[in-house]
Amino acid sequence: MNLKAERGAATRDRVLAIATRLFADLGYDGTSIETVLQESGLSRGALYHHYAGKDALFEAVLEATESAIGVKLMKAVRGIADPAEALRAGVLAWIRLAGDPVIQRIVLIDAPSVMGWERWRAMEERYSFGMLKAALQATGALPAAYLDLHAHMLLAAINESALLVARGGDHAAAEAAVEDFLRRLLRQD
Amino acid sequence: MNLKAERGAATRDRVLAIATRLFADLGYDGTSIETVLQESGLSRGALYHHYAGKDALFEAVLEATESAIGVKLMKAVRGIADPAEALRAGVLAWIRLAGDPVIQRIVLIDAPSVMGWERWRAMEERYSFGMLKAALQATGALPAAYLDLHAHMLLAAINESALLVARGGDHAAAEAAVEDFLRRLLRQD
DNA sequence: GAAATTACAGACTGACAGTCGGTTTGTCTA
DNA sequence: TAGACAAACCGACTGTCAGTCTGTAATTTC
Repeated sequence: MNLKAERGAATRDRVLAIATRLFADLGYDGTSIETVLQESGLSRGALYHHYAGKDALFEAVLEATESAIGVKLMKAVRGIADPAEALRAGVLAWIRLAGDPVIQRIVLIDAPSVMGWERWRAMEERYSFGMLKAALQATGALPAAYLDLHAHMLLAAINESALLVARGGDHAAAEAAVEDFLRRLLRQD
Repeated sequence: MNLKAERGAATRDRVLAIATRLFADLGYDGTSIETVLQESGLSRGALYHHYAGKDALFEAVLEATESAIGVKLMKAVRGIADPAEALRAGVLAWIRLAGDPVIQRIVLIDAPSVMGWERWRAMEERYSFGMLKAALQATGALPAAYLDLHAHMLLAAINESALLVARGGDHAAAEAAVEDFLRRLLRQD
């Protein structure tokens, strides 16, 4: 189990990279398996051997993308001791990342519709949402009863601003607005 | 031009009602034109005479749904003089409305993906988003520079909580959380 | 070296959205 | 009121696409 396993993994990676590009450019519906086949030079049988279907392929793409995002966010907040400051840095980093059309189209727009909201939510839990919730908790600015729901709402708000930015919105203004939003939410009265 | 026009309008309405139910139950992708045809007893030609395509049909369904939402929200805030109180009432009314699976699936989940985020945003502008922005402005609690972006973020946050509620979430807890979220955002420091 | 497993191949199927050349049925006008 | 016109409606047909099925070749395991 070496040469074969490696070849299989290489094929999966190749398909994944091509599918990621196509899903981001053309959307889930606009991307045909046919095109993936042509661009990868693979046969139908081979592709369906590695991925159970178009939705499974999309899910694999999403998983890989989320994972990459997680790594980048970790890097952005590493070494920041103050929880509130780390939260701020993480949020800004996420907005900047979400400028990437790949992330926009795949993670923010198509994923809930393609995978179903429930499964999308479950995956977010393991990545961006999980990180945000932990960061929010560390600041101690919110009562425990509201922590989970407020984390959800805040993430949705941040994602929305990320979508706005990349559609011709003013990048700097959006970042300032998000910072203000965050400040308002967490300040003590 | 009376009997004919009426018959045409009646047919469109019939198809719209059936399509609304199917899109809500099965999602955009899970709904086939074939099924709409069967349930309406219409022929392909007739349907394509009234609606240019599946996406046009979806858009018509969305438009009708948003319009109905707008009417209900207007009712909910009518007669409330205090802007902050009206905002609060409107937001709570929207969350309760968003418990409806029709609204969830069609307006919140499928629409951005099917219509494209840009056109979806443009439609929201004419309905729920437009109302929220006006209400926010009336409270005077936010600086003008942030009004638009904050309105976007707030609406996204509210929509998220609406989605959470209907997936087995605690209705009362979600409403309390949204109220707290709103209070935090608008309070003076 | 035989058996089992994995990677890959490609013809085929069924479902589906959308098209096109009709027919029917009201409406308007000369 | 006859006849032109247009809107409503019909259903066979087409092209595309996701997914299936029956293989074959290569590699690993026992």
